[in-house]
Amino acid sequence: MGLTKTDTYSTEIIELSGIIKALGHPARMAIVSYLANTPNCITNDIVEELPLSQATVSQHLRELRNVDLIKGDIEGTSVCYCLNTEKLNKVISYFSEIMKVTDKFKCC
Amino acid sequence: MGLTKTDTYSTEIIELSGIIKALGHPARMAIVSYLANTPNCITNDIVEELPLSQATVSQHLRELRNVDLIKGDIEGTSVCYCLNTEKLNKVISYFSEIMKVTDKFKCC
DNA sequence: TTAATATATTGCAATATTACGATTAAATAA
DNA sequence: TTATTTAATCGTAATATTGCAATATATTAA
Repeated sequence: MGLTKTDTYSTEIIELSGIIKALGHPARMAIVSYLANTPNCITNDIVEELPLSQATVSQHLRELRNVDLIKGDIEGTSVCYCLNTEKLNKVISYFSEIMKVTDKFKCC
Repeated sequence: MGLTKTDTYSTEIIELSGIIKALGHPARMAIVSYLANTPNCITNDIVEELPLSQATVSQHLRELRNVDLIKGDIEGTSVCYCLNTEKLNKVISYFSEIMKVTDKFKCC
């Protein structure tokens, strides 16, 4: 019997890679960092903070929302965004686990 | 004085977003996971492990190499890859720091 | 009501990513 | 030497991402 390729990826990897992909852009990292450091997290503040147009920032916010990394509360005409720390913890846990199982000495 | 947009992103965010972007793909996450769990890390094993062609796996390996997440040692006609745990730790540290500074209660 | 403000969405161009077959290069085996 | 093996690269098609101007939507203010 030949060597077997996996048919697909595990559910865990598919979900996590989506979250990590969303994090892998300077603008979206800046947004996440900003939300972590700023108590009042109004969209317009983020737009002012970033070197991008309002439309582009809104698009990045949507991507972060899509993977549930942030959550937006409508407050009148503004939207207050905040981090979903649970998702961020999932990412940290995944990589911490990898670090834990890595056998640093047997490898090249 | 108006509100000031940042001209660009910090060096730290630019470097880290590159690493995280490289990690944000199921194939590359699978490679990283495989390398962490497998003592002998020959390229061909990774090719067999993944649902992708040799050319595509090689391309993914190059992307991981480009951001210095993995390192390949040529051993005769094979290449033995291993993780650069230092880079992985940088990612963990960055997100851990964000978790640390996040003020969960002041936010929406 | 109309105007102003804050966000989201649409449409679109430029660029990047993903995947693969075919080819190349480099090392070993016959 | 020639064949085989292993991995990287090239060329290319399909798709996705990024960014923005323009527009739409929705809430508050006048």
